[in-house]
Amino acid sequence: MSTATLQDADNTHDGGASPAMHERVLEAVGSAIAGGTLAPGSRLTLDFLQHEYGISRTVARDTMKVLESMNLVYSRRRVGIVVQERRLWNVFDPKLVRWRLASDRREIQYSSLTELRIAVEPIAAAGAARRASAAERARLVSLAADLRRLGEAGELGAFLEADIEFHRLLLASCGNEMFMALDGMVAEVLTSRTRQGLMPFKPRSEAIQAHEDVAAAVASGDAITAESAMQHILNEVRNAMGLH
Amino acid sequence: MSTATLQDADNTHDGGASPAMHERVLEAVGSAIAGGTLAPGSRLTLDFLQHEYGISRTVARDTMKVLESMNLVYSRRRVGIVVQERRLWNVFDPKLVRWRLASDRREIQYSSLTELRIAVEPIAAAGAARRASAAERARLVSLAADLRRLGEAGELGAFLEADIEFHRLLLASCGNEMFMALDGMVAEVLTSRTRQGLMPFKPRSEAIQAHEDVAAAVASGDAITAESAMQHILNEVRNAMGLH
DNA sequence: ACGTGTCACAAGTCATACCTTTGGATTTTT
DNA sequence: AAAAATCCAAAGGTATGACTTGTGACACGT
Repeated sequence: MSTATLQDADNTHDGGASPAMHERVLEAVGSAIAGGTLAPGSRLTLDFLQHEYGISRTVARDTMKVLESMNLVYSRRRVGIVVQERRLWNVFDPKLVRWRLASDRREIQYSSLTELRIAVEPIAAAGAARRASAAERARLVSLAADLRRLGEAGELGAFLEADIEFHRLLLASCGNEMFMALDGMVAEVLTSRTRQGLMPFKPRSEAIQAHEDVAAAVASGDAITAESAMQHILNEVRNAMGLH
Repeated sequence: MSTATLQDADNTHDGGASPAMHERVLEAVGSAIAGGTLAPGSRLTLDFLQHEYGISRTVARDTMKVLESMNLVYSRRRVGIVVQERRLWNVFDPKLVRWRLASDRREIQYSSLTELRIAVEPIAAAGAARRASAAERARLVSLAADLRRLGEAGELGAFLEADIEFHRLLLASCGNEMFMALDGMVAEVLTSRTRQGLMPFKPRSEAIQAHEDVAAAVASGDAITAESAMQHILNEVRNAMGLH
């Protein structure tokens, strides 16, 4: 009835279509905040969102509830929805990380993530040496061998893929749920290092050796060696960041 | 009119009151999932939530949207709202961490957090040595002195407080937003170690010395020393966890 | 200037209606 | 009997409109 008519008039009726209107709005507003277009202190209203994106109050609320749960905004009666100061954001939320990596301030996010990698991966290697399954240990050794082969053959694309899987598997097998949750972010950093040539990446034989050392130490359950070999891998990264 | 009557009948009308009905439901369902009462694969429906908690569809949806954004659940048409497998949870979301620490499975969460501390704090110390402000450096030195005084006087309560502030300040001044975001969790771990006597905690003079070493190294901008002194502090923790 | 009160604004909640998708049962076909 | 097509009802997704509640901001009186 009248409802349908209004919908047809307002929107393309189909409106959100498959990619869920709700998600499009979330992406738009979330990226705007993460990228700084909507600075902390900026104010929105549900009404504004409804008109801006042609959505209903329900969807506008859903979206804001998600942003609120990430601490990107808070909402107050009579005031509206206010962008939080950056300090309070849930910077570990994968959505937020993604938005920030897609923004023009991606460098800050990359260096935070890289430093996090430097911190976590050695301990993850030690954990894997203690707690990985037999299959995981074997797979790590096999991946290290792949890395040498691909690295020496200069197949950078395949090398990167194997490298990502190596680090991902390490995090997955270390037995710490929080470390495991970082796998996507580590993969992102590795990919961008290669893709953006941000850190010109030519597999050095020393790095390849270190990967083999990590794999061997994990395979033999030697946590101490696994940890220091992983630190050795990351020293390269530290140097590139100017942290050494 | 009729609406009001129904509200009055249904609920205490006041219903949600100050602590926001919405938040109560979020806490209830969130804790149930985090604590395992609602196992992965369990199914809910909006309708069930409405009746269970005497809330409207809007509030039920808001709640689920938040849980969905934490990846604790996903929702599918015709099926309902399904609890996700644990592997996919956003385990860095402070709300989830809180719920898990409040559940009877808190031990897993504590050991994950402790391992995270072990990984992050040395790098944070190095970062602070490079990037802390003059005020922060001075405050760290002063806190280390407090720690010695309080530790030697046996004032464990005040010691814990100063210890928390020491570690919190270190994370805050290291210049890495992601590390900063961990401050609440580190504080939680430190508190519980003392409170629960989980790790009988009597400030050993060696630990006190190490705190002073960290502060001094940060103050003088010596990142290498700051990092290894912090590792020294955490070795005690590693031993207690059986990781050495 | 300084409390005090009023008011309008915007979020919070609710009830309802309609749509869209889809898992599973039913039927048809091979 | 097995596989494919069809249909149906269940459940989330979205839209609306009404009402409640908290609260800045402005006006007012002292």
